[in-house]
Parts: sequence; structure tokens; C-alpha cells
Amino acid sequence: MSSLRCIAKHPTISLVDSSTSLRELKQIHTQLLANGLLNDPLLLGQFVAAIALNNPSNLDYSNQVLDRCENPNVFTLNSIIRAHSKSSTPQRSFHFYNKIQSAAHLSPDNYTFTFLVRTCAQLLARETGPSVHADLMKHGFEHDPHVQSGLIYMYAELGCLDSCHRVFAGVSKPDLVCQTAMVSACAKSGDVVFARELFDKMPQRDPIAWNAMISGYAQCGQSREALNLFYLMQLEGVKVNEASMVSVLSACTHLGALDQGKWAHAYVERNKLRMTVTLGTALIDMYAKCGNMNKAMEVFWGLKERNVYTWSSAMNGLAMNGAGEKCLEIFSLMKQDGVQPNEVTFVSVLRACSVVGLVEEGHEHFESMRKVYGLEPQLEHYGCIVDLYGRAGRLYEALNFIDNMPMKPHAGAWGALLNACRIYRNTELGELASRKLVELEAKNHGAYVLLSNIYADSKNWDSVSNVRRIMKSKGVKKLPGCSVIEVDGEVHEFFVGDKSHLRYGEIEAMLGEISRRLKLSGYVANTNPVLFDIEEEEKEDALCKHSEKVAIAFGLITLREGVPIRIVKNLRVCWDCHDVTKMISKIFNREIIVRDRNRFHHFKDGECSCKGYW
DNA sequence: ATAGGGTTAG
Repeated sequence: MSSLRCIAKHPTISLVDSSTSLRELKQIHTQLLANGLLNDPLLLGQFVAAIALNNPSNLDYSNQVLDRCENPNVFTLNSIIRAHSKSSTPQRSFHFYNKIQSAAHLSPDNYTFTFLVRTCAQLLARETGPSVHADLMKHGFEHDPHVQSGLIYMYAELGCLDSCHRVFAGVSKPDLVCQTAMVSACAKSGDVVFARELFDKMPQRDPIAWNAMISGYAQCGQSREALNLFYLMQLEGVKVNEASMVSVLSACTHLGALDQGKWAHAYVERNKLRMTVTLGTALIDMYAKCGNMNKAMEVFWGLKERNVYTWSSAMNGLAMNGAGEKCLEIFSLMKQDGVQPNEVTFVSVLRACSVVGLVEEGHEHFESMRKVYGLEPQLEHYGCIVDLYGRAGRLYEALNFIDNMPMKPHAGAWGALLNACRIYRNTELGELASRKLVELEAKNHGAYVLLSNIYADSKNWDSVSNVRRIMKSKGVKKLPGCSVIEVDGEVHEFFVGDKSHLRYGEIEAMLGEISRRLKLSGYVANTNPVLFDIEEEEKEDALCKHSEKVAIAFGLITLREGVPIRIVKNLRVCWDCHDVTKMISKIFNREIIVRDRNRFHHFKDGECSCKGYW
């Protein structure tokens, strides 16, 4: 609402806000024209900016207003460039930039370039961005602090860290804002170590600087570092705000650290931070991805405002947790509420259909993307449809769909088919899919593992060892599995075969007990080559080595009876672990919730919520 | 008279 500050000076223009209808705008326009007020470039600029900024859907109209003006000045045009740079159609900024350039009596100023650089960042304009940079240098604005920090932001968005460094090196005395922009740029581009060095060297740091560094850690996956820095921020008595908490929550989400996430939620309430849409959405995402979907929905319904992120987060959580019908219900409510779904929303819609097995409905939603919402389906959506057919056992329709994709099928599409082939034990199609997958991603260990499982299922041991040989010769390595469990607010990480935990002795004893009790109840350890889940030297002892089993054992030792064991795993759960976990949930009478890289498994009484499909 | 850095979903 900052635009209202300057506008309030004129009584009529000050009336314009987001609720002003187009008809009312036209009346005001006529009135202003009749009084000759729009000949005043100041008022015109304010009017145009008010229309556009307070309601982006009015941009068209503000353009018309401007077009009817005979000689807009730079202020007026800057206002509209600014409005466009923040809108969903930033490219239209250039129309007005060109106007400035082509008018003999006009010349762009430092404001123009500040906004235009923003536009380029929004557009990820790889070519135009640098050319705007060249333009502003021609006009001699490269030493303007606003322009400089804007350029650093832009190059970070464009993924040109080198250019960020060049701009930054050219700043004689970088101020707080510029330094923060650079910290953020480096962290976003993956050089978080350098970002931290810069951050540590800053002579003074305000909350935004801290937030930049914390979110830098959170965004590059260094969640524990993000949390550590947040604690440091509190120790130093820096004022924590909503944005800080959003990053903290995002770190908790990635760790699957429900206790810490709950603590962060309580912190927000205790400190009376504003429950903004962004913060609310981060909370929903945290609860959903830490396996507490009820709490996620409680937060969801408690919010005053929900945007497309909010709805999509809730829907994604429901789909991930296997609540497909509920996800589709929320989707209907979202539409009733007048919030436009986007591509991300549709990923959840299609996954929900897939989970429920609603093949036709899923296909209709897919079609509606283009027809009803003007959204072009992306690779992910095609992958979802393959999965939709595949899970329903309609493997050849899945294949047919892949064959008719308008673009080259990606690894995700073949991967979805391969997974379906594993579930439905179709060796022939599985071979085809994995061959394609390997063509696309020669080092995709998942393709080999799934293919090997398919061969093993059909007792084709020669082919199993063949797959293993190929993997070896190509140097395909499996990403080390890692499972995380939180106990008393402390996050414990277990890697495959990792015995470094302080209490490993107890864990080993518990693994032994699990194994004994499993055998007693008739479980036969799967030591045949099915378990060639290509983890090399682990076969003989596979039962005890997969990271989730170690984490579950640790949970059984440390968590009180009746407390669910929550595990976050970086890979998909393997077949055997899935079986074993089902049995543990029954034998030890313990609810076990595993978040793998795709979805949730809620194990209870010997059953899993995924019903064997994942 | 219009500026610059931090925050959410696949």
C-alpha cells in the first residue's frame, strides 16, 4: 500500500484502491480529464500507478489511460514501469522504456533502471538483462546504489554469480543493503561458504541481513546451519520477524523435525508475530511434510487469507499423505473461492487422482489445464498421467501416452512407467522403460535398481547379475541412504551402514531383537538376490543396514510407548524395508510414519497407508 | 513525486 502514501494528496485519486471497479475507475478518469487534471504529469503518474499497483488486473486500463496522454514525463513512465515490474506481465515494462528512449525530450533516469533491472530479474531475461545493464552504464548510472543492488539481485536470479561478483567488486563502499544482496546472491547460487564469510565480515547486520543468511542456508539444504544461525540471531538479541520464521520453518520442513517445527509455531504465537499468508503457508507445509496433516489443516482453516501457495501446499500435503479425495475436495473449494490454480496446483490434483485411482477424472483435469485455465502442461504433468495409468495397471495406455507426448519424454515419464512395471511385474515393458531411462540418465541408479528388482521377481538371476555388472562398469553409484529421526527436539541422522552414533551399541542390540521377533512371527529375511538392491557388501546383513531400520530401532529405544516414530528418508523406501516396517508396526504395536522422497507411509497394525503403491 | 537487500507450494 506504499503507493497510497503519495497519492493521498489528491482526494479523488486517493479513493482508488484494490476494490475500485473498472467502471468506477472510468468515472474517475472522465472526471479528472474534464477538470484538466491529467495534464499534470504528477497527477497522471499517481493515477496510473494507483490503478496498476492496487490491482494488477487493472494494468490494461492504466495502459490505456497512459496511451491517451500526450506527453507523459519520466516520472509517469517510471511509475508504470514499476507497476509492470511487480505484475505478472513484467515484459510490458519494455514498451514504456522504449517510449522513454524514443522521445527526444525524455531520457531514462536511475529510477527507470532500478525498476527495469527488477523486470529483467522477474523475467529471467538472460539476454535482455545484460543489455539493460549496458544501457544503464551508457547513461552513467552504474554507481547508483539502488541500481547496483538491483543488478546483484538480477544476476543472482539469472544464475550468473560471476556477474554478481563483478558488480559487487565495482561498488566502492558497499552499504548494508548491497552487502545483504550479495550474501543472498551467493547463498542462492550455491556458494554459501562465501556468503557466510561476507556475512561475518559485515560491520553491522540488521534483521534482513540475518534473514538473508538464514534463508540462504535453508534454501541450499543446510537446514541445521539455518537453525543454528537462528539461535545465534536470538542470542545476539536481533529482532526476529515473520520472514525469519518462514526460513526457520522451511528448515524444519526439510529435516522433518516436527518438534522443532512445533516450537517455531509456538514462538510465532508467543512473540505475536503476524500470521501472514506466507508464514501460514510455511506452517502448513511444515506440518504436512512432518506427517501431521490434521494440524496442517487446522492452520489452513485458521488463516484469514489464502493464496495459490496456501491452497497448493495443503493440497500437496493431502496428496502426499494419501488423502486423495480430500485433496480433490480442497481443490473444488479453492476454485469456489476464486483462487486461480496454477501448474503447481495441478501436480497435486493429478497425484491425488493417481492415489485414488481416478484415471478418467485425472485425464479430464489434465485436459482442463489448457482448455479452462490456459496453463500449458509441463513435463511433470505428463509424468503424472503416466503414473495415473501405470498405477491403475493400464501399462500399455501409459506407454501409448508417452509415445504421444508433444515433447521428448523425460526420465520422470519413463521412471513412472518403470515403477508401474515393477508393481505389476511386467518384465518386457520394464526393460524398455529402464533402457530409455538409462539412455536419458546414464547414472540413474534408480533405473538399474528397479530393473534388477523386476528380473529378480521373475527369478531371472542371470539378468540380475548382468544389471549389476553394467552398473559397475559405468560407475553408477547409489546415493547413500540417509534417515533422520527427531528425539526430544534433537535431530539424529543415520547413513547406510553408519555406526558412528553414540548409542550404536544399544541400537545394534535393538536391531537384533527386531530380527529375532520378526523371525518368531514367521518373517523370512529376504536374502535372495531380490535384495540385490545393489547396495554392494550389505546383502548378508541387509536387514540391519538400511538407514531407516537403524533409525526405527533408535526410535524404539528412545521414544516412549505410544509415541509414533517419525522418519524422514532421502530415498524411496525399498521393498524389504517396507515389509519389515509393516511388521514392526504390528509386533511392537507402534505407529511408524516414514516420509520418503516422494510420499508418506503411515504404518500401523501391520499395514501401510500406501497399500503397496509408491 | 517513483527506488535497492530477507519470506511460501511441484
